[in-house]
Amino acid sequence: MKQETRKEEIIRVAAKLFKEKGYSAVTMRDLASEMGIKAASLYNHINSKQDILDTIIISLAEEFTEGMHIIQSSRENCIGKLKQIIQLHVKISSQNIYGMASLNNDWMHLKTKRDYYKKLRVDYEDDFRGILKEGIASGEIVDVNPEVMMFSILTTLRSLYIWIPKKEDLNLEELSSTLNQILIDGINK
Amino acid sequence: MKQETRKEEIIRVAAKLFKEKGYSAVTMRDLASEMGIKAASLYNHINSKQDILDTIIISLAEEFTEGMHIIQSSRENCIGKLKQIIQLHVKISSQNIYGMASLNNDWMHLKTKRDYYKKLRVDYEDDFRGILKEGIASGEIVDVNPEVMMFSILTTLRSLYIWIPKKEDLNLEELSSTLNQILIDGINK
DNA sequence: TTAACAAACTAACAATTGTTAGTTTACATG
DNA sequence: CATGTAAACTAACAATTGTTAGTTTGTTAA
Repeated sequence: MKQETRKEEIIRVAAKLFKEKGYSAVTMRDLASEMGIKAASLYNHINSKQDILDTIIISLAEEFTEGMHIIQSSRENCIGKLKQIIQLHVKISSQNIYGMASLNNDWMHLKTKRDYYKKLRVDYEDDFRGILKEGIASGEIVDVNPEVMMFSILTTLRSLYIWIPKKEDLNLEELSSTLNQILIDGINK
Repeated sequence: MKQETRKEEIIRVAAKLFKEKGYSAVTMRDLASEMGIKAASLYNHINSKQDILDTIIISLAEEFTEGMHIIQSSRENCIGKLKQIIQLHVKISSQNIYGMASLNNDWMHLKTKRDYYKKLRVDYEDDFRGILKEGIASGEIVDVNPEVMMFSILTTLRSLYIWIPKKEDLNLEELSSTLNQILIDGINK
């Protein structure tokens, strides 16, 4: 079990505050106070407020990109790949509840890394859409506007971080399979 | 066609900026500059920055509450009510693309009206969940955790404001019926 | 004991924040 | 012309912002 460095601890606490109030509304004094130190002391460990946000968002975005590449190169059919995507989101979101908030809501406050982030996101969505189109072509999934299909599934998955903490009783395997059922088979009987 | 007052114009422009950068990151000078005037001049029309946010969020939240009450008192069955809810979200979101961003992302910056907003939201979710539970009981919809079902549908609907502007070609009737199909019947063939 | 280093501190900075006070301008109504 | 009003302006404020410089403290290694 690797020890958490002081820098990692600051980033973790920052992510928690960013989730509660958003990046812009969190001051370095807020963050320092939560750490039990003075604001200036933070700079022994981190370079800037901006750097904290960059780290939180980019590391998560790259994790999703990596997961998508693995799924794409798997030999599953389309529905199988979708189920793997759902699992990927459940896994990453549950392990990074706080960071997911920044990824969703504060990416526009990136500066030098903003274009890189956007490329990762666009590529991810292209891959996702590609899987859906393949499924339509092969007759695996229903022939409906793939854009709306992707939107519907992806926004649900991207918002998982809001709901997961509320349901500590619900285990993650169960959540994944319930989401599979709802997102893929619908709710109609 | 009622003329837009200067105050309404400021609120509309503010909502647009809030969508781009979030409430906290938008300064009164940003807003004034977008209006083509000086920051101090804004105060001839509005009371405070906080007031602008209150107005944007509460008016939208009340609009959703009102819509839900009408749907609940209708004589539709459960699936019919769900379709009406989808229509409600498509309608309000398309008419208030900017405001919806504040409703989703900046409600935590409400002060005196925060508890009132939270009550509206909790009540709305209770009503929504009630419709789902009724549908499960009557055998209309599949017997799956209603919490996850609501989460899935509601987050998709709440995020509509992100996607609607990108697809100007897609008309709203069509979007509603595509969403009906995807959210209710799923994507599996 | 001494040297090195991690990690805290105090004090201060220049810039930016929301907001107020008081004034000016332009136009419509009597 | 005189008056009232809507809507802009300039100037300034006290508070807060992210950050830097320089210093102190406590622990570890030689």
